[in-house]
Amino acid sequence: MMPRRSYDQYCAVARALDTVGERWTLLIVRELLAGPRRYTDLHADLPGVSTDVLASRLKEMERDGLVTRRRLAPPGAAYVYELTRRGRELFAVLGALAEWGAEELRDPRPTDAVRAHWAALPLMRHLAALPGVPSGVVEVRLDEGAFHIELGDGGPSYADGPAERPDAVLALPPGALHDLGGTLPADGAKVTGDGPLADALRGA
Amino acid sequence: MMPRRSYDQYCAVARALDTVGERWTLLIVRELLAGPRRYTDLHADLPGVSTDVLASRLKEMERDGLVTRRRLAPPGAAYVYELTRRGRELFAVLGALAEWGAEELRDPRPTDAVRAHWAALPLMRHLAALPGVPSGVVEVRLDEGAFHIELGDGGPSYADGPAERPDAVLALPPGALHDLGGTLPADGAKVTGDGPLADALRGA
DNA sequence: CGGCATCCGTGACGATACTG
DNA sequence: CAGTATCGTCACGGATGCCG
Repeated sequence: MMPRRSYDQYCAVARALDTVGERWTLLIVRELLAGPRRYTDLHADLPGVSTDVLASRLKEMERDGLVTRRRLAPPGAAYVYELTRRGRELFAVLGALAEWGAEELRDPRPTDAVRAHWAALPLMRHLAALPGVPSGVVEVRLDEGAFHIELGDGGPSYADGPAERPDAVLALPPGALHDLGGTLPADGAKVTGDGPLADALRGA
Repeated sequence: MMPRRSYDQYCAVARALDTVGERWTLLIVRELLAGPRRYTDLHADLPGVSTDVLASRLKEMERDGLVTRRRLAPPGAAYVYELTRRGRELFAVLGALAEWGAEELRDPRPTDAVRAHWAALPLMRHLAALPGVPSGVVEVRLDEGAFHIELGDGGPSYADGPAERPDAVLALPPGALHDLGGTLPADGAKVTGDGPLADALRGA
């Protein structure tokens, strides 16, 4: 785990930053929290990263035990990158950062790139913190795209795109992305579904 | 809050990293969580940082509302840097990073710098997570130095050096620093004090 | 002496082009 | 599609100088 440039401090925070403190690393983890991703898809959802930096970060993360590189099954055989258990444990770090950074989302910039699933992390934390929310899959539909959140005992997770069989569908009006800085938007949100999860979302 | 180099992504994590993602920034926050610090003391407890980088980080952090620069009272009038409320809210981020990075402390490196108060963050989280621990001040004595932890309702905090009037003193044997990767060490630890906090520590 | 600012060498980063 | 190669630029780290 010795990076090229270490802080060389016997401190847990410094050690963590030795591994994930470099530019782009935590944003790659953010993308991979949505599930396995191919190189090109990662590059597409990380606007601004150059190809060589993305390649070298992935190699470092593989060496450090954060991701694994796996070949997909023959029909459409490609390489995908996937988080290891250790990599998934960064969820708490990403969650804390998202909560802290949500405040800065109040001023959108015209140069900002936007992806629907970037809202999943704050929304997930919000849903998981609600009292008495049952397990299940919530599909979230936004103007910019869709993603789905799985609330379960093994901790929540999310993935890009629509869900296969959602327990509830949360449809948000256009422009809603700019309002949900980590909070569940009440105005204009429509919840579909008839299970306990959908009821809980309607009650919130 | 627009740094020279922004990720330009409408994402809470990316926004947080725009502000605190650069090298040394979060370690400066770690130091200032121990209380107000002068420039020279910061430089001494951040081995490896160059003088110009420390100066420019402090300026950026002041511009971004993380720290304030204040002049001390005339006897020994110097400038100190102090976290704002927004800066202190990074405590959760540091805590999550410390918990994740504690695992890497199992292999100490001979080039590692060591400071006693770097152990405060993991130890604090551990103590605050114990069930039924009362409020109060714990002084922790190590071979490398001492610090004290204040457990209270407004969230825990720590500071360098001994406490003025500790409710409990936790004395750790030499070399204990390498064992407490976030856990309270039981072997050879001596708890002094007779209040409920000392009793709770003895029971843990 | 504390608190930086300046200069400089090295390495990381970003954009584009190119290859298996 | 999945990277590697090349190159200009900028950030970082170390040393030194300045100024109260």
